[in-house]
Amino acid sequence: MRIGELAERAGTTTRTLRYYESLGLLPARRTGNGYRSYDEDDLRLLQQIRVLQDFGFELEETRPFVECLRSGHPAGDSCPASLEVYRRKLAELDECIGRLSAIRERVGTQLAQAELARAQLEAAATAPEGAPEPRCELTPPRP
Amino acid sequence: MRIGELAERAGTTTRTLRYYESLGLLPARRTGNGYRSYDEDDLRLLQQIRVLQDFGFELEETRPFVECLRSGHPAGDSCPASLEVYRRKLAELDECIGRLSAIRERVGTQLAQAELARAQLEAAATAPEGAPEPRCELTPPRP
DNA sequence: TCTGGCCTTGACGTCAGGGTCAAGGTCTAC
DNA sequence: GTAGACCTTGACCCTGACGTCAAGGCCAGA
Repeated sequence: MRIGELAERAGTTTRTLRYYESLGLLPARRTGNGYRSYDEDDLRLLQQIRVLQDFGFELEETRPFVECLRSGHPAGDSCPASLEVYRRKLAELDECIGRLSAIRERVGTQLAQAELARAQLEAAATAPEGAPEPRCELTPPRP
Repeated sequence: MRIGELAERAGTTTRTLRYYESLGLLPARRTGNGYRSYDEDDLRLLQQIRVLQDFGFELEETRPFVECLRSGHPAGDSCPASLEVYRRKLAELDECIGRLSAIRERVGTQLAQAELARAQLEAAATAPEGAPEPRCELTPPRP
């Protein structure tokens, strides 16, 4: 199969496949006229890459899985190197989730405080004599 | 104060300050010789930017806070536009955390299954006659 | 033969947030 | 008067994962 068909079947683009080849991740055989030629195994490699990409793996991190499949293993994660990547990724994910959660807390707190402060300001401004609401003087968008 | 001093006091670099100025985020006055000139208010603006950056805000997202401070408000988050950014960021964070958590689950499951499969493979390979461990034939790193 | 669709390589653009030089102007201290 | 520290602009470089041309080759159908 040629590059266009593989791209379509894998739900990606020809540009992406050429990019993967430039990284040595998914090399292609060539037909007589120079066209890239792929088979069903290549489709499986590509699907492995895309699944891991969906997990947020970087392309370089998918390499052990691809090599594993290419060396004849039934699954990309049958090899120790792949398991190692899984473990590293789990640790990364945990750290990332932890960091984001901490930030979420802080932003939430900031928002609550700022909302409270605004409510108090408005109350103070409305109470005396129906004074005009304290407005935020943002610079108007330039045309 | 000049750009070098402001950069040092804010714990950033002169390049960064010039970059912010190029975005219109932190414009500078100029002295007679063309040097940028900053005051304590600029330092506060800059600190506001850095705090939000630490929260993972993009520079464009810090703009409402900076404008708010510049328009004379005591805090960068006193203005509705800033609160809106807070809320949007909270939603983004929640979505991101949710997505990462889901992926974490799936990767964890994959790892567990793959480890189990490997253990079974090794057991099967060791049992018969102490056969050589099934090795993953990764291509050796090229020099 | 022509048209249209696929393919090729190569090169440049994108996004954020700057890093790093280069070439030169300015200011202060000695 | 000169060294050295500071400043200026402009320009190119980096990361990741491609998108988007440009210019041309190959092939099938009418």
